[in-house]
Amino acid sequence: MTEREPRAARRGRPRQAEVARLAGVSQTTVSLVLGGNKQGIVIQEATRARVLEAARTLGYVPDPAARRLAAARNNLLGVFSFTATFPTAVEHSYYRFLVGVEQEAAARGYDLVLFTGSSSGGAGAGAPGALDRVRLADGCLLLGRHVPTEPLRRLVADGFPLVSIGRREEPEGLAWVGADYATASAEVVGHLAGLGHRGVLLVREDDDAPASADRQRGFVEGLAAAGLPAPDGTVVRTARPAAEIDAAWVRARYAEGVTAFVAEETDTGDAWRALTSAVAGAGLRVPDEVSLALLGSPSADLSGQPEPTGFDIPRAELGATAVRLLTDLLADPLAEGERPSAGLVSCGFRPGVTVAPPPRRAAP
Amino acid sequence: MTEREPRAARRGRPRQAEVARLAGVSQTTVSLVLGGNKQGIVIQEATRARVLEAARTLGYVPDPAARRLAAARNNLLGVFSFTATFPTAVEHSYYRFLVGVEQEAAARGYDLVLFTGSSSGGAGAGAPGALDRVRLADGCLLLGRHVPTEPLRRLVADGFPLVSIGRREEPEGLAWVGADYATASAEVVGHLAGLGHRGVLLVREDDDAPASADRQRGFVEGLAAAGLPAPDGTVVRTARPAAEIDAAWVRARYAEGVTAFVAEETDTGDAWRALTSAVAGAGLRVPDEVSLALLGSPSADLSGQPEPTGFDIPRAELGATAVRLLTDLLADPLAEGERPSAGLVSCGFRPGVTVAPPPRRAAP
DNA sequence: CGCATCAGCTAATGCGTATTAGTCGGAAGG
DNA sequence: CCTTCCGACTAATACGCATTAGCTGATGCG
Repeated sequence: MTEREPRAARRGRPRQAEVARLAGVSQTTVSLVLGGNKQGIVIQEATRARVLEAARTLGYVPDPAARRLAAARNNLLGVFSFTATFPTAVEHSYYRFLVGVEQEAAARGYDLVLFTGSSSGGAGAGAPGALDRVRLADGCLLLGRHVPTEPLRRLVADGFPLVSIGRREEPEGLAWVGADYATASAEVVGHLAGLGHRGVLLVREDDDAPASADRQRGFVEGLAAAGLPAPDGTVVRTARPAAEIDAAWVRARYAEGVTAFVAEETDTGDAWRALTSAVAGAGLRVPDEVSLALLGSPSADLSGQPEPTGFDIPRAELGATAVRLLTDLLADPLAEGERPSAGLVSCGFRPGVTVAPPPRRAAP
Repeated sequence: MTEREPRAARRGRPRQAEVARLAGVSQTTVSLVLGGNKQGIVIQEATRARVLEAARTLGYVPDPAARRLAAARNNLLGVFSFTATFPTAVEHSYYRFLVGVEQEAAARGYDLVLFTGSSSGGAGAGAPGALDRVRLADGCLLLGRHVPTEPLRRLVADGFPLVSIGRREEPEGLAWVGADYATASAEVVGHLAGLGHRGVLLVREDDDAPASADRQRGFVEGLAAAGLPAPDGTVVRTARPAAEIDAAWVRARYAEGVTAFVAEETDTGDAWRALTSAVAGAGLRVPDEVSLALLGSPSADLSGQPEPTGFDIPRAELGATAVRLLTDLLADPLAEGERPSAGLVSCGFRPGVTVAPPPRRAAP
């Protein structure tokens, strides 16, 4: 046989040892120069320069796995999605987070590793241990609605730096960033009240997501803050908006003095859709006769319609915030038992064109 | 000081060694049972069971970093994009590639590392060595029209597995996958000719990307195949379509007997935009009086407009094909001097609504 | 002048796993 | 009865890097 090469025939990918040989120093010195050298060991400028030069010539890049194993940093941030990150369906919104994540990570000198949790086959799938791949990175962002709590709990318990994008209660001790739906919703209500609306109503779907609950809470608080009444029926919760929110219903509410309808944004956008068509069906003009507001961003298929008043979820900013939180965690890991911080990012008010002062008319 | 623990305070996380101790076997045996055991070494069923049991009790989870270090491969595919920011926004045409890339990579058990010309560990875009960071992955996909050849040449020379998405001539020996623009363009011309058009013209931007060249070649070949003349001026190449392609120009061409205008799709979409507005400005109706075709997919901001006739670039499929090519390369590296393979993926014809038979009128 | 000090390196290890050479007791074969 | 072979493991080592002990020659100091 031939001269046995160092296993996988040195396919490019130079090692520190090769850099060392070229620079005429030891591997240790190379590590010292190129790595952190936290120990503050003194290296002569000339030597240092030679090493850097050699590294450049060879195009040396540290092996993340080796670095990681040697208990050091990778400069890699993981992004684990429980569904495909680049969804085929464009309406799916995860990619919006990613733009913020990407920018912020780049700005901080981190590269991103995409771990795809879902989909078929390979290392993916719900295969046990799928989530554990993220240990290759220094820390990881979590993206997606449905998350297997158990494996997560393990990572959290081990003190692996994790930040969830989107509020998450479940694994105790998990850091997260989320949009401040409550404040934003209250703000929308405040805006309506400021214009003179006295009868304001919320239509929400039958869904227990924290995001929905937060919106409702904000809505109610907004009413209270504006000194508006919140009689029974102020929050309408329905599983089938299309069926229950119709022209007759709108007319009835209008007759009772309701001049503004607020809908929550959901995956489907059904609440808003039902509301707009019901109002149109009732022959009421928007915003001259009734005002409409949407607690969230309109879904993509509504792009032709007049822009709803409401708020926008700053997804990119959320992504960026998550990266900041994560890198902070990396720089300064939690002490034993310390509660992780969480971040609420505020949503921007979107003026839109579906809200105006209420019509003047006889008091009901 | 306290009893010095094995460095990073045994954060729970059991090792194979601990499993081994509990099961009363060696670490090797544990690795054999829990790992792949590709070598087909025989282990007694009883032993195997004991190991599995021990692993379960301790909650053993393999360390991916160690695993990858030992296997001399990271299961990471890089995606390097030569754009300012990583094309994570759907609006960006590259996004479509990513959906295919992600799917195929996941299916093959690879994770993705995202590199941007500008990220790269803070090294900055054109910074020498920015591209070297991709060496951290097992292989890398290249995305973008204009690519700095020099740094690439290095990687290619080192035998680092690379696949370009989009045809690329430049660094000799670079593998690529590309859309078959030539055939698709010829097909569009054939379609026009079949409807009776005799005067057909191509508007392209002033750009030397292979993608542009391929389209022009296909266009010219299409004319030849249909037996149509290709006098001087049949291919209009302009750096400023908006300025040079105007109503007067269109009228003049129309007077000369041109009944169909073909534009190439580019990053900017300028050629097509200029063409449509010039035709509109000339008062010519599409497709009754003139036919328009677009060699590519309309950019997202044109989604309101009537659908252009032309062809679609199967971006997701291209991405997937690129991943396949790359993983093949990984499994079976090129021998010294061997030419890499390349793959052409065919584009689908898109009927659209901007093409019709030419109007009947007196011969010019 | 002898010895501690220090600057500037290098040799040796460890991280957790996969792989490659064994090792060892017994069954088969001559 | 002595090899050979085989089944079932284990010891040793490599992977690439960071870190921790040195180690060496020059300088300082009393």
